[in-house]
Amino acid sequence: MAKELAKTYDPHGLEERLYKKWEEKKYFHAEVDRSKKPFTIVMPPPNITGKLHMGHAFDNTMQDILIRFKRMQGYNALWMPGTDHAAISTEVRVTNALKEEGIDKKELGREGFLKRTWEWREEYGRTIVNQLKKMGTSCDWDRERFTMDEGCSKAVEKVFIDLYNKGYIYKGNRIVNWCPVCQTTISDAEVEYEEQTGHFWHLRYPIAGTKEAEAMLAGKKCENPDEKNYVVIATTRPETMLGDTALAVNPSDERYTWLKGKNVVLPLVNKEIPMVEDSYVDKEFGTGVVKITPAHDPNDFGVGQRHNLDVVNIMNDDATINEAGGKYAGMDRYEARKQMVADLDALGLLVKIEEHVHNVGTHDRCGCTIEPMAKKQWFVAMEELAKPAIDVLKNTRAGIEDPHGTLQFVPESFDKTYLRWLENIRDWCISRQLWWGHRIPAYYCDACGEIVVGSKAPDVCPKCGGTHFTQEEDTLDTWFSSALWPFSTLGWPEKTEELDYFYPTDVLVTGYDIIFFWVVRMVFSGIEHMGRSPFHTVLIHGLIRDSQGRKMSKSLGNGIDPLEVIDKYGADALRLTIMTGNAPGNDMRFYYERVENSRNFANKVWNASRFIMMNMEDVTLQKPAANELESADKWILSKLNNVVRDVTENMEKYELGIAVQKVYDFIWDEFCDWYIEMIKPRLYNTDDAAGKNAALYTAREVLIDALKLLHPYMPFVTEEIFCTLQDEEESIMISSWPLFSEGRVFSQEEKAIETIKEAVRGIRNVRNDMNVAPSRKAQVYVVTTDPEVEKIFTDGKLFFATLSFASDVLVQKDKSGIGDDAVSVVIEHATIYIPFAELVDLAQEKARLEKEQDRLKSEIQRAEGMLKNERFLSKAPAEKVAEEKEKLAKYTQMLKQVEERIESLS
RNA sequence: GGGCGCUUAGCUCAGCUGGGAGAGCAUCUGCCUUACAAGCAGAGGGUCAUAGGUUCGAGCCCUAUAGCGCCCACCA
Repeated sequence: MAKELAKTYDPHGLEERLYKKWEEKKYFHAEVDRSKKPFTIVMPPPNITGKLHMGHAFDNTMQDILIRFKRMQGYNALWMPGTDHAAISTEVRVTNALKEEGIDKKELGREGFLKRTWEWREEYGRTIVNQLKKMGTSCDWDRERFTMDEGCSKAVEKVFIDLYNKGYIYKGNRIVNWCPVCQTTISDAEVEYEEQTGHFWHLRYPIAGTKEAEAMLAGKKCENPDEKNYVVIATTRPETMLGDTALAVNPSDERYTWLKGKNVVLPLVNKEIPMVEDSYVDKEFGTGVVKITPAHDPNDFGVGQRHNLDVVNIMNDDATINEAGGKYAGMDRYEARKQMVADLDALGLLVKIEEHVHNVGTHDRCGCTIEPMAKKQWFVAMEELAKPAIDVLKNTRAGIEDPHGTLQFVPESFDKTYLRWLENIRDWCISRQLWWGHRIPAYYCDACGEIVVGSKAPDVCPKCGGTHFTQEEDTLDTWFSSALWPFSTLGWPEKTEELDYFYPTDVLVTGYDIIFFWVVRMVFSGIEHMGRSPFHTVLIHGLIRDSQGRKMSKSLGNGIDPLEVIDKYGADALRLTIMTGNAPGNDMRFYYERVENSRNFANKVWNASRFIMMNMEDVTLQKPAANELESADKWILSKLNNVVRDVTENMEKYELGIAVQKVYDFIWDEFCDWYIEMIKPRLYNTDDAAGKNAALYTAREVLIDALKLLHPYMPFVTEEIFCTLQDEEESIMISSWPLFSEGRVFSQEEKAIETIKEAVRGIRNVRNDMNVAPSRKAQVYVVTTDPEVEKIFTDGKLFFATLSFASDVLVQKDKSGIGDDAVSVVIEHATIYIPFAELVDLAQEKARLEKEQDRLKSEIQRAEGMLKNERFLSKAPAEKVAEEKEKLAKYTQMLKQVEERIESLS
């Protein structure tokens, strides 16, 4: 006696119950097992500050589908989960929480702050994990890691020390992106450029030694100034002139040859600065003269290095002007700008102000305008490290073996994004002025300032013999630790079994927005420290947008909470929705209507299964003998076989959306709408136990395989049905993936059923046209002289009758016994008659047939046209030509039947 | 300025290696047919952005154009 399914599909309760069971049974857990092939995915670690959003849902659904698929295929599948400490994000959040308690972070001190942050992490850092579980993710939670746990921290420390010893990490004074609000450096990747309309101030700098310069130095406006004694520059940021240490022109700019070797006097600061020549200057832009501020502009910094210019930093960390700014010291950068422009105007040095559109760098977290500043920071020299990461992808694409493994992006177009970034890479600023993070393992000798890098402070300074050291205050960029994630989570730097067995991992799944931040850095880190690319495939997905195509964002308030969707429709429905109707790498819009459709599909599967189970009550199924299977059974087995092959192929090519669409169509259209309807007469016939057995056995077998194909996408509903159907505790998630089987290829039966379907569709059509209620049955005559077709309809009589609303089906060789008051449907090699007597309007019937006649004629014309084309015959593949010939014969034959019928009506 | 992508039914989108255009939703018609009205059976609706080209054959490949979007970039 089989267990029963509830009448309506309801994901509530069911999903939680099954997830708990899976966890308890340790189905998610993978152990090293050399007898099996590993398949590994590392989860992009969500931030501990995070709350599940659609991006996570997308990301993790894809990973779960791949992992479940591979697990069922017999791989030792490991999905490595964990969380990221999210340096800035967490620090800001905890700082604000403290603020609300009236506590200042600085008063609390580093130790106190870190203690609070760990506590905070314990309390809130689990939210995201619990939410991920609601999605059905089959991660190995026993192996869950955190970027700041002991092992990961060790890996970070070792990598830092190794890279330093190899000369890749250095401390240098360079331009960094400074966030005045967060009061820390950020990397180039964290800067977002925003187009803003600003101003272009044209300013006069007087040449040294002229009366114009004298006047200015005296703080006066020059009387009758000579324009030739001024150099006019254009700038978008006048306040930075406080740090100007030169003016530059292009060496080939003849307009300014006469200035060569001269000095100008820097207004407001009143010091002489030189004119230099540098090809960086664009002659066409502005006035062709550029003020050079090495401390506050990356390009100017380069010019400064080439010409040995001083670097004058004019700002404090909060972007107020520092003491180098004289009377402007203490002012905010924008306030100073206003004041300075006014002062310049008073001195007669302001030529004009133009409107100017330019890109302004902002911090992607707080939105504040970034201040480029020269600062002493830690950097990773990227050029050498980037090379093998570029090669591994290029070699993979070229089919050349690479010592570091293989690497491909899916879809392929993201190769370019990856390569462009690596090929134009700049050194990576890794130090952050934060407390929450991995503290840099560098120590300064208190006596001489010597830097010693190591896991702990040395006993003696190698330079001066000093014995007191202070550790670097700065911490590392969050991505420095995430870059090591594929191997630090497997135990590196220890030589663990796991590392040996599961590394390199297989697929990395992530959004295209994270390629620069993370993927690039993992690849070069994996190659540098492990000698192998950390994965062979990067599967990229797009963004989920709202129904209007807008990015989901907090400020717009248009975000859709995946948890709400799950509450309402279930995780299965959400998962299916996310995976369909979207090409890889493309963004998708989110509609509740689509979730509803997914839920409806779950309900469909549910009810079809329920129907089969209802019929299984009080029956002991037995494997039917080959000759007990009807054509319908063989047809559905054959169809299933094809779907198994196609779906597996698609999934192996990461075409997850296409794969699930095929499963969906198979279950809904072929299995539910046709096959189940076809077997109903056998199921209800109590006189034919063998027939019922064959039908039910086949239905159950097909259903089970279909559920397996669907399981990676909709794990819960498939598990519930599978277990109920099997009446045992075994789980579908550890069952084996269906295989294509030669024994299930039945081409003849496929063709036979297609013939019957064509007839059924024709009959339904005329009945619909004539508005005949299904309850009104009629006799159906199949007239054919083709013995094969005769057999098809004789064999399938029982279900053909049901599907075509027939009171009786008569298969015969001629029209004897059929009156003219019948409607007719022409299919290949057969004409079907339904005598409806009083319902039939012969004129209407004739018109309908004439329409069909026209259609067939045009089909014939088309096929004939192709077959008359010499070049088609000689160049097209033989099978295409044969196909056209077949069609021509078919339509010609059908046309004949239609014309005979029209003739008989006249 | 460079790179990438998109333009297919009223709407949102699929269409994998070129071989007679699909789905969901919406619209219309008829059905409570003993698994499912979260359903069933049907119907209407498309010069696949435009212009050329390659090919026996193009939504798909090539070139150009237009519109939209995204990413990158130092034009002060």
